[in-house]
Amino acid sequence: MAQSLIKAVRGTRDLLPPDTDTWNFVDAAARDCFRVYNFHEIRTPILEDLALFQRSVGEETDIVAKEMFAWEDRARAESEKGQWLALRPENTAGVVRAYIEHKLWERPGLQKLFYIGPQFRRERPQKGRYRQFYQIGAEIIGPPSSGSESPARDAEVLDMLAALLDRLGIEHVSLQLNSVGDPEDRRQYNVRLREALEPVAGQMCTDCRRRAVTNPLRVLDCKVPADQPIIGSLPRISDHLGPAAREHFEGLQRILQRLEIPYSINARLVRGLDYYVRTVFEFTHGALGAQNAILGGGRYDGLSEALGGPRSPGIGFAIGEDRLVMALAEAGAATARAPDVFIAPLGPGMNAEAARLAHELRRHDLIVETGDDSFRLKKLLETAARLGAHYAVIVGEDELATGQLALKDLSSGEQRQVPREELAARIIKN
RNA sequence: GUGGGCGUAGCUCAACUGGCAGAGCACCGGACUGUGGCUCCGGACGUUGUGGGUUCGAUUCCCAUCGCCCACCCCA
Repeated sequence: MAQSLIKAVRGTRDLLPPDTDTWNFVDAAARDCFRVYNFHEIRTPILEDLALFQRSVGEETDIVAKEMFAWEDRARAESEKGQWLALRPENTAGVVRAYIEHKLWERPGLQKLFYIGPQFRRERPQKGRYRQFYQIGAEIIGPPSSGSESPARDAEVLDMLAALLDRLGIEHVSLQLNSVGDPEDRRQYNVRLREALEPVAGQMCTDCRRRAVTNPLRVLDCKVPADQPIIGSLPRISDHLGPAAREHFEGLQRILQRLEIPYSINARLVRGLDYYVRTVFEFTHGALGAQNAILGGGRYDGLSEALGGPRSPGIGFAIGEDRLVMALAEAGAATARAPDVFIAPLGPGMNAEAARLAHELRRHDLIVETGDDSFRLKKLLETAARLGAHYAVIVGEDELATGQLALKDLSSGEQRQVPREELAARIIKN
Protein backbone atom coordinates (compact mmCIF):
# COMPACT_ATOMS: atom_id res chain seq x y z
CA MET A 1 0.00 0.00 0.00
CA ALA A 2 1.56 3.24 -1.07
CA GLN A 3 1.94 5.54 1.86
CA SER A 4 0.79 8.51 -0.15
CA LEU A 5 -2.79 7.18 -0.31
CA ILE A 6 -5.20 9.46 1.45
CA LYS A 7 -7.25 7.66 4.05
CA ALA A 8 -10.15 8.53 6.31
CA VAL A 9 -8.74 10.53 9.21
CA ARG A 10 -8.24 8.86 12.55
CA GLY A 11 -11.44 8.16 14.41
CA THR A 12 -13.64 8.72 11.35
CA ARG A 13 -14.91 5.98 9.11
CA ASP A 14 -16.85 5.34 5.96
CA LEU A 15 -20.18 3.62 6.33
CA LEU A 16 -20.68 1.33 3.37
CA PRO A 17 -23.47 -0.83 2.04
CA PRO A 18 -24.93 -3.07 3.31
CA ASP A 19 -24.24 -1.43 6.69
CA THR A 20 -25.86 1.78 5.53
CA ASP A 21 -29.10 -0.17 5.14
CA THR A 22 -28.92 -0.90 8.85
CA TRP A 23 -28.28 2.74 9.67
CA ASN A 24 -31.24 3.82 7.58
CA PHE A 25 -33.36 1.18 9.25
CA VAL A 26 -32.46 2.65 12.64
CA ASP A 27 -33.06 6.21 11.49
CA ALA A 28 -36.44 5.28 10.07
CA ALA A 29 -37.50 3.44 13.22
CA ALA A 30 -36.49 6.43 15.33
CA ARG A 31 -38.33 8.91 13.11
CA ASP A 32 -41.41 6.74 13.29
CA CYS A 33 -41.23 6.67 17.07
CA PHE A 34 -40.74 10.42 17.27
CA ARG A 35 -43.74 10.93 15.04
CA VAL A 36 -46.24 9.15 17.28
CA TYR A 37 -44.85 10.85 20.38
CA ASN A 38 -45.30 14.14 18.47
CA PHE A 39 -41.67 15.22 18.32
CA HIS A 40 -40.47 17.37 15.43
CA GLU A 41 -37.06 17.52 13.87
CA ILE A 42 -34.59 20.31 14.49
CA ARG A 43 -31.35 20.67 12.54
CA THR A 44 -28.68 22.81 14.11
CA PRO A 45 -25.23 23.58 12.70
CA ILE A 46 -22.35 21.20 13.22
CA LEU A 47 -20.20 24.26 13.83
CA GLU A 48 -20.90 26.43 16.86
CA ASP A 49 -19.30 29.19 18.88
CA LEU A 50 -16.87 27.53 21.28
CA ALA A 51 -18.31 29.53 24.16
CA LEU A 52 -21.62 27.67 23.78
CA PHE A 53 -20.05 24.43 24.95
CA GLN A 54 -17.94 26.10 27.63
CA ARG A 55 -21.08 27.54 29.20
CA SER A 56 -23.34 24.52 28.83
CA VAL A 57 -21.37 21.31 29.00
CA GLY A 58 -19.02 22.82 31.56
CA GLU A 59 -15.61 24.36 31.23
CA GLU A 60 -14.06 21.87 33.63
CA THR A 61 -15.34 18.74 31.92
CA ASP A 62 -12.88 16.76 29.86
CA ILE A 63 -15.16 17.10 26.85
CA VAL A 64 -14.60 20.82 26.77
CA ALA A 65 -11.17 20.97 28.34
CA LYS A 66 -9.39 18.59 26.02
CA GLU A 67 -11.70 16.66 23.71
CA MET A 68 -13.10 19.27 21.36
CA PHE A 69 -12.14 20.09 17.85
CA ALA A 70 -11.79 23.85 18.29
CA TRP A 71 -9.87 26.54 16.46
CA GLU A 72 -9.73 30.27 15.98
CA ASP A 73 -11.41 31.39 12.78
CA ARG A 74 -9.74 33.88 10.46
CA ALA A 75 -10.30 37.47 11.58
CA ARG A 76 -12.64 39.51 9.44
CA ALA A 77 -10.54 42.65 9.76
CA GLU A 78 -6.93 43.12 10.71
CA SER A 79 -7.88 44.89 13.89
CA GLU A 80 -10.15 42.07 15.01
CA LYS A 81 -9.54 38.70 16.45
CA GLY A 82 -11.03 35.59 14.94
CA GLN A 83 -14.02 33.91 16.52
CA TRP A 84 -13.39 30.63 18.31
CA LEU A 85 -15.32 27.83 16.67
CA ALA A 86 -15.87 24.23 17.66
CA LEU A 87 -17.34 21.14 16.10
CA ARG A 88 -20.26 20.22 18.31
CA PRO A 89 -19.36 17.47 20.84
CA GLU A 90 -23.05 16.91 21.58
CA ASN A 91 -26.32 18.40 20.39
CA THR A 92 -28.30 19.54 23.43
CA ALA A 93 -26.37 22.81 23.73
CA GLY A 94 -27.07 23.67 20.10
CA VAL A 95 -30.76 22.86 20.47
CA VAL A 96 -31.12 25.06 23.54
CA ARG A 97 -29.15 27.83 21.82
CA ALA A 98 -31.58 27.69 18.91
CA TYR A 99 -34.52 27.57 21.33
CA ILE A 100 -33.34 30.83 22.87
CA GLU A 101 -32.21 32.49 19.63
CA HIS A 102 -35.54 31.91 17.91
CA LYS A 103 -37.66 32.53 21.02
CA LEU A 104 -39.28 29.13 20.78
CA TRP A 105 -40.61 29.59 24.33
CA GLU A 106 -43.12 32.01 22.86
CA ARG A 107 -44.64 29.28 20.77
CA PRO A 108 -47.60 27.55 22.37
CA GLY A 109 -47.00 24.52 24.54
CA LEU A 110 -43.91 22.41 24.89
CA GLN A 111 -41.14 22.18 22.37
CA LYS A 112 -40.60 18.52 21.56
CA LEU A 113 -37.59 18.33 19.29
CA PHE A 114 -35.44 15.57 17.91
CA TYR A 115 -32.22 15.45 15.92
CA ILE A 116 -30.12 12.87 14.10
CA GLY A 117 -26.60 13.73 13.17
CA PRO A 118 -22.85 13.59 13.60
CA GLN A 119 -21.01 14.83 16.68
CA PHE A 120 -17.28 15.20 17.21
CA ARG A 121 -14.92 14.49 20.08
CA ARG A 122 -11.18 14.43 19.78
CA GLU A 123 -10.61 11.27 21.81
CA ARG A 124 -8.52 8.23 21.19
CA PRO A 125 -10.74 5.85 19.20
CA GLN A 126 -11.73 2.46 20.56
CA LYS A 127 -14.57 0.00 20.20
CA GLY A 128 -17.83 1.92 19.92
CA ARG A 129 -16.12 5.28 20.24
CA TYR A 130 -15.20 7.39 17.26
CA ARG A 131 -14.11 10.98 16.71
CA GLN A 132 -17.03 11.48 14.39
CA PHE A 133 -19.93 9.63 15.90
CA TYR A 134 -23.66 9.79 15.44
CA GLN A 135 -26.36 10.59 17.90
CA ILE A 136 -30.11 10.34 17.77
CA GLY A 137 -31.52 12.57 20.45
CA ALA A 138 -34.59 14.39 21.60
CA GLU A 139 -35.45 17.20 23.98
CA ILE A 140 -38.60 18.38 25.70
CA ILE A 141 -38.20 21.97 26.76
CA GLY A 142 -40.43 24.91 27.52
CA PRO A 143 -41.30 27.55 30.09
CA PRO A 144 -42.58 26.20 33.44
CA SER A 145 -46.11 27.22 32.44
CA SER A 146 -45.98 24.62 29.66
CA GLY A 147 -45.55 21.78 32.14
CA SER A 148 -41.94 21.19 31.20
CA GLU A 149 -40.97 20.57 34.80
CA SER A 150 -43.33 17.65 35.32
CA PRO A 151 -42.03 14.15 35.92
CA ALA A 152 -44.61 13.13 33.32
CA ARG A 153 -42.22 14.52 30.72
CA ASP A 154 -39.36 12.39 32.06
CA ALA A 155 -41.63 9.38 31.87
CA GLU A 156 -42.74 10.23 28.34
CA VAL A 157 -39.13 10.31 27.20
CA LEU A 158 -38.31 6.99 28.88
CA ASP A 159 -41.45 5.38 27.52
CA MET A 160 -40.51 6.46 24.01
CA LEU A 161 -37.02 5.06 24.40
CA ALA A 162 -38.31 1.74 25.65
CA ALA A 163 -40.68 1.62 22.67
CA LEU A 164 -37.90 2.37 20.22
CA LEU A 165 -35.54 -0.28 21.60
CA ASP A 166 -38.37 -2.77 21.61
CA ARG A 167 -39.24 -1.92 18.03
CA LEU A 168 -35.64 -2.41 16.98
CA GLY A 169 -35.59 -5.76 18.73
CA ILE A 170 -32.70 -4.81 20.99
CA GLU A 171 -32.64 -7.15 23.93
CA HIS A 172 -30.63 -7.36 27.11
CA VAL A 173 -30.84 -3.67 27.79
CA SER A 174 -31.47 -2.31 31.23
CA LEU A 175 -32.64 1.12 32.30
CA GLN A 176 -30.46 2.61 35.01
CA LEU A 177 -32.11 5.49 36.79
CA ASN A 178 -31.03 7.99 39.39
CA SER A 179 -31.63 11.49 40.64
CA VAL A 180 -28.72 13.81 41.21
CA GLY A 181 -30.98 16.36 42.88
CA ASP A 182 -31.14 20.09 42.39
CA PRO A 183 -27.93 22.13 42.22
CA GLU A 184 -28.02 22.93 45.93
CA ASP A 185 -28.56 19.25 46.80
CA ARG A 186 -25.62 18.35 44.65
CA ARG A 187 -23.37 20.92 46.25
CA GLN A 188 -24.18 19.66 49.72
CA TYR A 189 -23.78 16.06 48.68
CA ASN A 190 -20.40 16.83 47.16
CA VAL A 191 -19.24 18.23 50.49
CA ARG A 192 -20.49 15.16 52.38
CA LEU A 193 -18.88 12.85 49.88
CA ARG A 194 -15.55 14.57 50.21
CA GLU A 195 -15.76 14.27 53.97
CA ALA A 196 -16.62 10.59 53.76
CA LEU A 197 -13.83 9.90 51.30
CA GLU A 198 -11.10 11.62 53.22
CA PRO A 199 -10.41 8.83 55.73
CA VAL A 200 -10.84 5.95 53.25
CA ALA A 201 -9.47 7.24 49.96
CA GLY A 202 -5.98 6.06 50.88
CA GLN A 203 -7.16 2.45 50.69
CA MET A 204 -8.59 2.87 47.20
CA CYS A 205 -7.10 2.61 43.72
CA THR A 206 -4.86 5.38 42.46
CA ASP A 207 -7.56 6.76 40.20
CA CYS A 208 -10.00 7.03 43.07
CA ARG A 209 -7.45 8.78 45.26
CA ARG A 210 -7.14 11.39 42.58
CA ARG A 211 -10.88 11.58 41.94
CA ALA A 212 -11.57 11.99 45.66
CA VAL A 213 -9.99 15.40 45.32
CA THR A 214 -10.77 16.44 41.76
CA ASN A 215 -14.20 14.96 41.10
CA PRO A 216 -15.64 12.95 44.00
CA LEU A 217 -18.80 11.99 42.11
CA ARG A 218 -16.72 9.95 39.71
CA VAL A 219 -15.46 7.73 42.52
CA LEU A 220 -18.94 6.18 42.46
CA ASP A 221 -18.29 5.06 38.92
CA CYS A 222 -15.10 3.15 39.72
CA LYS A 223 -15.10 -0.43 38.50
CA VAL A 224 -12.12 -1.75 40.48
CA PRO A 225 -13.49 -4.73 42.46
CA ALA A 226 -11.44 -4.05 45.57
CA ASP A 227 -12.97 -0.61 45.88
CA GLN A 228 -16.57 -1.75 45.78
CA PRO A 229 -17.09 -2.31 49.55
CA ILE A 230 -15.84 1.18 50.28
CA ILE A 231 -18.01 2.68 47.55
CA GLY A 232 -21.00 0.82 48.98
CA SER A 233 -20.43 2.45 52.34
CA LEU A 234 -20.31 6.00 50.99
CA PRO A 235 -23.30 8.28 51.44
CA ARG A 236 -25.90 8.03 48.69
CA ILE A 237 -27.18 11.03 46.84
CA SER A 238 -30.72 9.70 47.16
CA ASP A 239 -30.47 10.39 50.91
CA HIS A 240 -29.55 13.99 50.22
CA LEU A 241 -32.28 15.08 47.87
CA GLY A 242 -34.26 18.16 48.75
CA PRO A 243 -38.06 17.79 49.06
CA ALA A 244 -38.72 19.08 45.54
CA ALA A 245 -36.24 16.78 43.85
CA ARG A 246 -37.42 13.83 45.93
CA GLU A 247 -41.03 14.42 45.05
CA HIS A 248 -40.12 14.71 41.38
CA PHE A 249 -38.20 11.45 41.46
CA GLU A 250 -41.03 9.62 43.23
CA GLY A 251 -43.54 11.03 40.76
CA LEU A 252 -41.50 9.71 37.88
CA GLN A 253 -41.27 6.26 39.43
CA ARG A 254 -45.03 6.08 39.96
CA ILE A 255 -45.59 6.68 36.26
CA LEU A 256 -42.92 4.21 35.21
CA GLN A 257 -44.53 1.56 37.35
CA ARG A 258 -47.93 2.24 35.81
CA LEU A 259 -46.30 2.02 32.37
CA GLU A 260 -44.71 -1.25 33.47
CA ILE A 261 -41.30 -0.07 32.35
CA PRO A 262 -38.65 -2.02 34.25
CA TYR A 263 -35.83 0.02 35.71
CA SER A 264 -33.27 -0.18 38.43
CA ILE A 265 -32.18 2.64 40.63
CA ASN A 266 -28.46 3.05 40.35
CA ALA A 267 -27.34 5.32 43.16
CA ARG A 268 -23.90 5.49 41.55
CA LEU A 269 -25.13 6.78 38.23
CA VAL A 270 -23.77 10.28 37.88
CA ARG A 271 -23.29 11.87 34.55
CA GLY A 272 -20.41 13.86 33.20
CA LEU A 273 -22.19 16.91 31.93
CA ASP A 274 -22.46 19.83 34.31
CA TYR A 275 -25.98 20.80 33.33
CA TYR A 276 -27.82 17.71 34.56
CA VAL A 277 -30.16 18.04 37.53
CA ARG A 278 -32.68 15.68 39.09
CA THR A 279 -33.36 12.78 36.72
CA VAL A 280 -30.42 11.07 35.03
CA PHE A 281 -30.57 7.76 33.19
CA GLU A 282 -28.72 5.34 30.97
CA PHE A 283 -29.63 2.26 28.99
CA THR A 284 -26.78 -0.21 29.09
CA HIS A 285 -26.27 -3.22 26.90
CA GLY A 286 -24.09 -6.26 27.52
CA ALA A 287 -21.46 -7.36 25.00
CA LEU A 288 -20.47 -3.95 23.76
CA GLY A 289 -17.05 -3.90 25.35
CA ALA A 290 -16.13 -1.22 27.81
CA GLN A 291 -18.42 1.28 26.12
CA ASN A 292 -21.62 -0.39 27.26
CA ALA A 293 -23.88 2.65 27.57
CA ILE A 294 -26.06 2.72 24.50
CA LEU A 295 -27.81 5.93 25.37
CA GLY A 296 -27.99 8.41 28.17
CA GLY A 297 -29.80 11.52 29.22
CA GLY A 298 -31.27 13.59 31.95
CA ARG A 299 -32.97 16.75 33.05
CA TYR A 300 -31.38 20.16 32.57
CA ASP A 301 -33.71 22.67 34.19
CA GLY A 302 -31.11 25.43 34.46
CA LEU A 303 -29.48 25.19 31.04
CA SER A 304 -31.55 27.80 29.22
CA GLU A 305 -30.84 30.37 31.91
CA ALA A 306 -27.15 29.50 31.91
CA LEU A 307 -27.13 30.35 28.21
CA GLY A 308 -28.92 33.66 28.74
CA GLY A 309 -32.46 32.50 28.01
CA PRO A 310 -35.61 32.48 30.12
CA ARG A 311 -36.19 29.77 32.68
CA SER A 312 -37.04 26.69 30.63
CA PRO A 313 -36.77 23.30 32.28
CA GLY A 314 -36.07 20.44 29.97
CA ILE A 315 -35.21 16.79 29.64
CA GLY A 316 -33.54 14.92 26.87
CA PHE A 317 -31.38 12.04 25.80
CA ALA A 318 -28.87 11.05 23.19
CA ILE A 319 -28.54 7.61 21.69
CA GLY A 320 -25.08 6.54 20.56
CA GLU A 321 -26.14 5.37 17.12
CA ASP A 322 -22.80 3.69 16.43
CA ARG A 323 -23.35 1.52 19.47
CA LEU A 324 -26.99 0.92 18.73
CA VAL A 325 -26.05 -0.36 15.29
CA MET A 326 -23.41 -2.57 16.89
CA ALA A 327 -26.00 -4.02 19.23
CA LEU A 328 -28.30 -4.68 16.29
CA ALA A 329 -25.51 -6.51 14.50
CA GLU A 330 -24.86 -8.58 17.63
CA ALA A 331 -28.50 -9.56 17.59
CA GLY A 332 -28.10 -10.61 13.96
CA ALA A 333 -30.95 -8.42 12.79
CA ALA A 334 -31.51 -8.69 9.04
CA THR A 335 -31.81 -5.20 7.66
CA ALA A 336 -30.12 -5.45 4.26
CA ARG A 337 -32.21 -4.86 1.20
CA ALA A 338 -32.30 -7.12 -1.88
CA PRO A 339 -33.90 -6.58 -5.30
CA ASP A 340 -37.39 -7.95 -5.85
CA VAL A 341 -36.63 -8.77 -9.43
CA PHE A 342 -33.67 -9.03 -11.80
CA ILE A 343 -34.28 -8.49 -15.50
CA ALA A 344 -32.14 -10.58 -17.84
CA PRO A 345 -32.01 -9.15 -21.37
CA LEU A 346 -31.17 -12.09 -23.58
CA GLY A 347 -29.45 -11.49 -26.86
CA PRO A 348 -28.24 -8.45 -28.79
CA GLY A 349 -30.48 -5.42 -28.71
CA MET A 350 -32.54 -6.49 -25.72
CA ASN A 351 -31.24 -3.79 -23.38
CA ALA A 352 -33.92 -1.38 -24.56
CA GLU A 353 -36.74 -3.82 -23.81
CA ALA A 354 -35.22 -4.59 -20.41
CA ALA A 355 -34.95 -0.89 -19.59
CA ARG A 356 -38.56 -0.35 -20.56
CA LEU A 357 -39.75 -3.25 -18.42
CA ALA A 358 -37.61 -2.14 -15.47
CA HIS A 359 -39.11 1.32 -15.73
CA GLU A 360 -42.63 -0.11 -15.62
CA LEU A 361 -41.97 -2.42 -12.68
CA ARG A 362 -40.34 0.36 -10.67
CA ARG A 363 -43.51 2.38 -11.01
CA HIS A 364 -45.11 -0.43 -9.03
CA ASP A 365 -42.59 0.28 -6.27
CA LEU A 366 -40.61 -2.88 -6.98
CA ILE A 367 -36.86 -2.91 -6.45
CA VAL A 368 -35.47 -3.74 -9.87
CA GLU A 369 -31.99 -4.54 -11.13
CA THR A 370 -31.14 -5.11 -14.77
CA GLY A 371 -28.43 -7.10 -16.49
CA ASP A 372 -26.80 -6.38 -19.81
CA ASP A 373 -27.51 -8.09 -23.13
CA SER A 374 -23.80 -8.69 -23.73
CA PHE A 375 -23.78 -11.41 -21.07
CA ARG A 376 -24.84 -14.99 -21.47
CA LEU A 377 -27.95 -16.17 -19.67
CA LYS A 378 -25.93 -18.33 -17.33
CA LYS A 379 -24.04 -15.33 -16.14
CA LEU A 380 -27.15 -13.19 -15.87
CA LEU A 381 -28.90 -15.70 -13.62
CA GLU A 382 -25.77 -16.10 -11.59
CA THR A 383 -25.69 -12.37 -11.02
CA ALA A 384 -29.38 -12.34 -10.12
CA ALA A 385 -28.84 -15.06 -7.53
CA ARG A 386 -25.82 -13.36 -6.08
CA LEU A 387 -27.71 -10.11 -5.62
CA GLY A 388 -30.31 -12.02 -3.65
CA ALA A 389 -33.10 -11.13 -6.09
CA HIS A 390 -36.35 -12.98 -5.47
CA TYR A 391 -37.24 -13.27 -9.14
CA ALA A 392 -35.56 -13.17 -12.51
CA VAL A 393 -37.39 -12.15 -15.66
CA ILE A 394 -35.98 -13.23 -19.00
CA VAL A 395 -36.53 -10.87 -21.91
CA GLY A 396 -35.47 -12.45 -25.20
CA GLU A 397 -36.60 -12.98 -28.76
CA ASP A 398 -39.06 -15.72 -27.84
CA GLU A 399 -40.65 -13.57 -25.16
CA LEU A 400 -41.00 -10.61 -27.47
CA ALA A 401 -42.64 -12.78 -30.09
CA THR A 402 -45.19 -14.37 -27.75
CA GLY A 403 -45.72 -11.52 -25.28
CA GLN A 404 -45.13 -14.08 -22.52
CA LEU A 405 -42.18 -13.36 -20.27
CA ALA A 406 -40.28 -16.09 -18.43
CA LEU A 407 -40.60 -15.43 -14.69
CA LYS A 408 -38.27 -17.51 -12.56
CA ASP A 409 -38.51 -17.83 -8.79
CA LEU A 410 -34.87 -17.92 -7.79
CA SER A 411 -35.35 -19.63 -4.45
CA SER A 412 -37.50 -22.52 -5.71
CA GLY A 413 -36.18 -22.61 -9.28
CA GLU A 414 -39.74 -22.72 -10.54
CA GLN A 415 -40.30 -20.94 -13.85
CA ARG A 416 -43.41 -20.04 -15.76
CA GLN A 417 -44.58 -17.94 -18.66
CA VAL A 418 -46.45 -14.83 -17.61
CA PRO A 419 -48.17 -12.26 -19.83
CA ARG A 420 -46.25 -9.03 -19.63
CA GLU A 421 -49.18 -7.05 -18.21
CA GLU A 422 -49.61 -9.49 -15.33
CA LEU A 423 -45.95 -9.49 -14.37
CA ALA A 424 -45.96 -6.78 -11.70
CA ALA A 425 -49.06 -8.17 -10.02
CA ARG A 426 -47.56 -11.65 -9.97
CA ILE A 427 -44.34 -10.45 -8.36
CA ILE A 428 -46.08 -8.27 -5.80
CA LYS A 429 -48.41 -11.08 -4.77
CA ASN A 430 -45.59 -13.33 -3.71
C1' G B 1 -2.43 11.97 26.97
C1' U B 2 -0.98 6.57 28.99
C1' G B 3 -0.51 1.06 28.45
C1' G B 4 -0.84 -3.45 25.54
C1' G B 5 -1.72 -6.16 20.85
C1' C B 6 -1.56 -6.37 15.53
C1' G B 7 -0.03 -4.84 10.24
C1' U B 8 1.24 -10.76 4.53
C1' A B 9 -3.80 -11.30 -2.01
C1' G B 10 -10.40 -7.93 -2.17
C1' C B 11 -11.68 -10.87 2.87
C1' U B 12 -10.05 -14.54 6.86
C1' C B 13 -5.40 -16.25 7.95
C1' A B 14 -0.65 -19.68 7.22
C1' A B 15 4.75 -19.69 6.22
C1' C B 16 9.42 -24.14 12.15
C1' U B 17 15.60 -21.62 15.28
C1' G B 18 16.32 -16.43 9.02
C1' G B 19 16.35 -20.22 3.18
C1' C B 20 11.99 -19.88 -3.81
C1' A B 21 5.51 -15.87 -0.14
C1' G B 22 1.00 -20.05 0.44
C1' A B 23 -4.25 -21.83 1.52
C1' G B 24 -9.58 -21.16 2.04
C1' C B 25 -13.38 -17.81 0.64
C1' A B 26 -14.44 -14.19 -3.05
C1' C B 27 -13.32 -12.75 -8.30
C1' C B 28 -12.65 -13.97 -13.84
C1' G B 29 -12.86 -17.79 -17.78
C1' G B 30 -14.14 -22.78 -19.38
C1' A B 31 -16.63 -27.79 -19.08
C1' C B 32 -22.43 -26.12 -20.20
C1' U B 33 -23.79 -21.07 -27.47
C1' G B 34 -31.76 -19.78 -23.78
C1' U B 35 -31.29 -21.32 -17.40
C1' G B 36 -28.20 -19.60 -11.20
C1' G B 37 -27.03 -22.47 -6.50
C1' C B 38 -23.58 -28.36 -6.82
C1' U B 39 -19.09 -30.40 -9.07
C1' C B 40 -14.55 -30.32 -11.90
C1' C B 41 -10.59 -27.69 -14.71
C1' G B 42 -7.94 -23.28 -15.58
C1' G B 43 -6.68 -17.89 -14.67
C1' A B 44 -5.55 -13.26 -12.37
C1' C B 45 -4.28 -11.69 -7.71
C1' G B 46 1.44 -9.15 -3.38
C1' U B 47 7.15 -3.67 -3.73
C1' U B 48 4.82 -8.91 3.17
C1' G B 49 2.19 -0.88 5.98
C1' U B 50 6.61 2.53 5.14
C1' G B 51 11.92 3.79 5.82
C1' G B 52 16.50 2.23 7.53
C1' G B 53 19.89 -1.50 9.92
C1' U B 54 22.10 -6.66 10.74
C1' U B 55 22.92 -10.81 7.13
C1' C B 56 25.34 -14.42 1.54
C1' G B 57 20.01 -14.18 2.16
C1' A B 58 14.71 -10.79 6.15
C1' U B 59 7.53 -11.91 6.06
C1' U B 60 10.82 -13.70 10.17
C1' C B 61 15.83 -10.35 14.01
C1' C B 62 16.86 -4.85 15.49
C1' C B 63 15.61 0.57 15.20
C1' A B 64 12.39 4.30 13.59
C1' U B 65 7.83 5.78 11.56
C1' C B 66 2.72 5.46 10.03
C1' G B 67 -1.87 2.99 10.55
C1' C B 68 -5.49 -0.08 12.90
C1' C B 69 -7.45 -2.64 17.24
C1' C B 70 -8.24 -3.19 22.60
C1' A B 71 -8.02 -0.99 27.26
C1' C B 72 -7.11 3.27 30.75
C1' C B 73 -8.36 8.54 31.82
C1' C B 74 -13.06 10.47 30.49
C1' C B 75 -17.53 9.67 28.31
C1' A B 76 -22.77 8.63 24.48
